[in-house]
Amino acid sequence: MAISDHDRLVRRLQTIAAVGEDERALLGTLPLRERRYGKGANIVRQGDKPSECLLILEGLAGRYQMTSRGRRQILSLHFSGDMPDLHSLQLHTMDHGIYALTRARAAFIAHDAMRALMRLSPRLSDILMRDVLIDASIFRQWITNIGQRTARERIAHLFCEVFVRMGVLGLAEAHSFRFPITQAELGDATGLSPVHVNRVLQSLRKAGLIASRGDVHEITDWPGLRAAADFSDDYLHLRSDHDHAA
Amino acid sequence: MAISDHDRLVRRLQTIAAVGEDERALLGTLPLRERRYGKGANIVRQGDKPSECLLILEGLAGRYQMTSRGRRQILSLHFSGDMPDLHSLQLHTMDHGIYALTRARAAFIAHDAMRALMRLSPRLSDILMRDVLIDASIFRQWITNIGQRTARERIAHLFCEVFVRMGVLGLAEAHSFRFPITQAELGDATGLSPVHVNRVLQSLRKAGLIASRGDVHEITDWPGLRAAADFSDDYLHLRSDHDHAA
DNA sequence: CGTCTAATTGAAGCATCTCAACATGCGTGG
DNA sequence: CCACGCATGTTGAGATGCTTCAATTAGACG
Repeated sequence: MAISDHDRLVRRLQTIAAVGEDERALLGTLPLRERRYGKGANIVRQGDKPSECLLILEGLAGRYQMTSRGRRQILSLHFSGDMPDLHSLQLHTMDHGIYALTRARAAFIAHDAMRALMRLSPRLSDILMRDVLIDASIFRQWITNIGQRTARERIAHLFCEVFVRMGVLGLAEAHSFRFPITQAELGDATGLSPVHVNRVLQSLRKAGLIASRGDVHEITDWPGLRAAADFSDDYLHLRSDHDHAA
Repeated sequence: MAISDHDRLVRRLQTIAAVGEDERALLGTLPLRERRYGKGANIVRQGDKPSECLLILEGLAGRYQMTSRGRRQILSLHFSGDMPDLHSLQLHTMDHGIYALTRARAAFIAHDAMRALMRLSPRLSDILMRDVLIDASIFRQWITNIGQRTARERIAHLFCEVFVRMGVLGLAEAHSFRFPITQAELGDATGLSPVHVNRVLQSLRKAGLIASRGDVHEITDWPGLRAAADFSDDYLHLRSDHDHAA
């Protein structure tokens, strides 16, 4: 039984808060304007003034910023159910772009519809606020990751984050997940050169922490990878019943 | 005529949105529980579960995260009128700490009071939401700063940001500002060693971009500093009438 | 004045980058 | 189905930006 587009959003919000039947029904009424993107395509451009919010349905998307020196920083990664630009509800000009790292399907939701929803349901309003705040928490962790950790720790940390986030969405297996990202993009996300990313990945493989066959990455030693990454999932602020350990 | 504590908050919010008389009056009713902090004191600890929001009244405060390897990353800097943990309204456990970089005065506002305020005034609710989103925008810029820019660019960028943010608050002169931060802290904020910060500052001085007498930093070549930093204030999302250029 | 913190300088080491070549795999068109 | 071409991954070698360690100087404060 295929999951509906609205359910992707509900499933995602369920990972951070309890979504009741009322809210679920309300979310179900949101009008979605669907679009498809090829690998590498821009979904929202830096400088745009969107009048709609974005909902990722399928594929992998990322926020990024370009430096005037032509360097690219990937700011975050987004999966099915993520709404990466609730920002645009209050900030009118995009200070970053959003693009498809893989072929992707996305939906747009008019700002007016979102605002109406939030007026109707203070509870949903809170949940979306919580989502925005968790987003910010992830940014903070990325700052620490890039600012204070070694290349090896950074890459390991990114793998931990993606594994956990995909896991709670049901997009990962017990010990492996499909994560189609190039080494150059890993570099753009961690502030490293692609060459060095390559060497670090080899070192993580040699240490028996991960193993990769194409886009599918197997985590062969989860405690080891967590330790190598200095990873704790606190900053993801998941609902405690998703928090396996706890 | 001294500025009142409530007015500090109003002045701060005025930099990002128009605050009407009604909202101003409402904000004026917020009960503030004042506290003072010595240099280096913790204001909120990582792991805390606050039941109040924080309002910085005087001095310089910073958010930070510690790595298990004992390294510290400063995540953001905060001035008079900033509310650095609106987060705690929705995220119950602090994923980072907040401390006083200088002697500081702060106020606590009960979550209940904040929530009541937001219920009474959707407009204020929006403004606070906007504030949180701008916070996140600044985090994004810091990721790019640390991830993609050279040491020189990073330091210059930080100076530009602080100068502009203090400027719109009326805390800076035309070409200079008081910014009491140690070189070690600049390093923690930019992911650099204190020794290298020192050398970079010297290079910026030698290039005639800045000059420093103690805590007071003079910007001797603003266009030059902006260029050296690859700085644009777009990401601060200031009200356009503060946006001199526009 | 003496003490403590912060700033400065020097020198050596290393993590990571850049450049450049080569290998591999995959999609596409002939 | 093969051959080609392009994107991605891999490897080597040299360069460098930044770190670390250690010592010295300069300021601030009681």
